[in-house]
Amino acid sequence: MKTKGETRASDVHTRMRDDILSCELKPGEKLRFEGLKDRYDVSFSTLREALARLSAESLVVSEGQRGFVVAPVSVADLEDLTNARVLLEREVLRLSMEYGDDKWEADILASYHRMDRLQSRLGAHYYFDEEWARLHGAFHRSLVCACKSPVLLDMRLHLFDRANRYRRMSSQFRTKWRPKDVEHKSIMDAVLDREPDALKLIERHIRETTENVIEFAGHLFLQDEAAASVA
Amino acid sequence: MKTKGETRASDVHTRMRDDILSCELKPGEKLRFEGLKDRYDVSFSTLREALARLSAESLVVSEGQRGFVVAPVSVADLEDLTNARVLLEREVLRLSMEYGDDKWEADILASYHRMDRLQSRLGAHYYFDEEWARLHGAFHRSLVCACKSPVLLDMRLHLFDRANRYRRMSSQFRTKWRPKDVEHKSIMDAVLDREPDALKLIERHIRETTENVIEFAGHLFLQDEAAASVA
DNA sequence: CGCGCTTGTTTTTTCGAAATTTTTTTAGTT
DNA sequence: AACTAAAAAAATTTCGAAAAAACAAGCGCG
Repeated sequence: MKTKGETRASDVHTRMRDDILSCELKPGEKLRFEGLKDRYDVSFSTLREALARLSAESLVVSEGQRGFVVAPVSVADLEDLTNARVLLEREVLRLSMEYGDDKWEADILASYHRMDRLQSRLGAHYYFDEEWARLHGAFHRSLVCACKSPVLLDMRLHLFDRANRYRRMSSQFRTKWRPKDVEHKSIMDAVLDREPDALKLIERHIRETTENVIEFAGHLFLQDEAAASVA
Repeated sequence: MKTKGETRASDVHTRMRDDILSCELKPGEKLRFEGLKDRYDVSFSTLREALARLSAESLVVSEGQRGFVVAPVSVADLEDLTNARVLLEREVLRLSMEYGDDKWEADILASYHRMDRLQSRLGAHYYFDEEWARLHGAFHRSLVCACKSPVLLDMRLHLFDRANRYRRMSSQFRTKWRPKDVEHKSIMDAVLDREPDALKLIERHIRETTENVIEFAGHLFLQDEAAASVA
C-alpha cells in the first residue's frame, strides 16, 4: 500500500508533520535523535533530512548545532498567521470566483456535502474529529483551487496547516463547541453566486476561528511569546 | 571565519542556493550526487539534507526516488510569482508605512545611499553586479521591514529571491539597461512621506521589471512552461 | 518487428559507526 | 560560597560503505 516514488525520508517527514500538527509532538519540545530513531524507526541521516524539510516549513526550528525543536507557539504568531491568511485567502477566493468553471462549482458542492454529512453523523463533537478536519480542509481548498496560481495556493496551504495546529491545540482543552454549520453553507452559497460579499464572509470566518482559539486556549501559550518571533 | 552555529549542511545549502539563484546551476538541470559531492566537497547525507531544504523552498524539485532537479523556469511561473509579489509587497509596505518609526526611516535613507553610491560608481553596468543586487535587495527590505509581520516578511523574501533568479537570467542575455535611477528615489520619497501612491509605485516597479525580463529573455524559457506547473 | 523479461550498470537512498560539538559534572582556586 | 577551568558525558553532525531502486542493454518469443 506504498505510493510509488515514496521514499523513507518523505514518509517520516509526513508522519512527523502530522504529529506536529496534531500536537502529539508539543510546541517547544526538544527533538532528540535517539528518541526519534525509536519512534519512527529510521537512521540518523534519514531523520535529519525530514527535520531539514520541516525546518524549511517552519514547523520545527533548528538551533545551530544544538539540534531541533518543535516550533513554539504564541498569541502573536497566531495573530500574524491570521492576518496573512486573510490576505491570501481573500485573494485566491477572488481569483477563483473570477476563473471558476462548472467543474469547480461541482467540486465545491461535493466536498461540502461530504463534510456536512460527516458533521451530522458526528453531532456536536465533529470539531475534534480527525477525519472531519481533513474534509473541512478539502472544502476550503475546493473553494479556492480555481485561482490559477500555484504560488499563492502553496503559501495558502502552508498557512492553513500552521493555523490548524492552533485550532487543534485549543480543541484539546474544551469539551463543547457551538456549531456554526450555517456559516460554511452561507460562504459556499455566496461563492457560487459570485457575490463580492463572499470575501468578507471568509475573512470573518477566519478571524472568528482565531478569536475563539485565543479565548479558549490563549493562556496556554502566552509564556513563549518571545520565542516564536525568532522563527 | 566560520559563523557560530553554522553546520556543514547549512553551508552547502547556502552555497547551492546562491548557485541556483545566480543560474550557475541551470534551471531543469539534473543534480547528480557524484558531481555535487565533488563540487561542494561533502558526503551524500549532507548533500541530501541541503537538497531537502532547497526542495521545501521550491528551488529544486524532487522526483520520487529519481533524484533532484533544479526548479524549471517558465513565463507562467514568473507571472504567477509577480502577481503574488505585488499582493505581498503592497501589504507589507502599507503596514510599514503605518508602523514605521524614525529608525526605520533612517535605515531606508542609509540603504538607499549605499545602493545609489555603488550605482554611480558602476555606471550603466550596475544591473549585472552581484554586490549591487545585494544592496538593491537590502534597500527593498528596508522599505518593508517595519511591518511587524514575520510571516509576511518571510514569504516576501522567498518570492523576492525566486523572482531575482529570473532577473539574473535575463541579465546574462543583454548588454545594456536603461537606467531608471529616479524610480527608486521616487519610491523612497513617497514611502517616507507616507503617500498612499507609494503602493502604486512599488507595484509598477515590480511589474515593469517582470515585463522587461520577459521581453528580453522570455523566449529562453518558453519551452518548459508545462514542467513548472507541477512545482 | 514489437513486446515483455532478464541481466548488468548507474544512481539514489539508507544505515550505523566515527568525528565534532555542546552540555554537564567535577575539581580547584580565590 | 562563587567563579573558572578541566574532564567526562551526552547529543548532534558527518562520513562512506552497503542496500535498494531506477535505468539501459541484450535476449527470446509470439
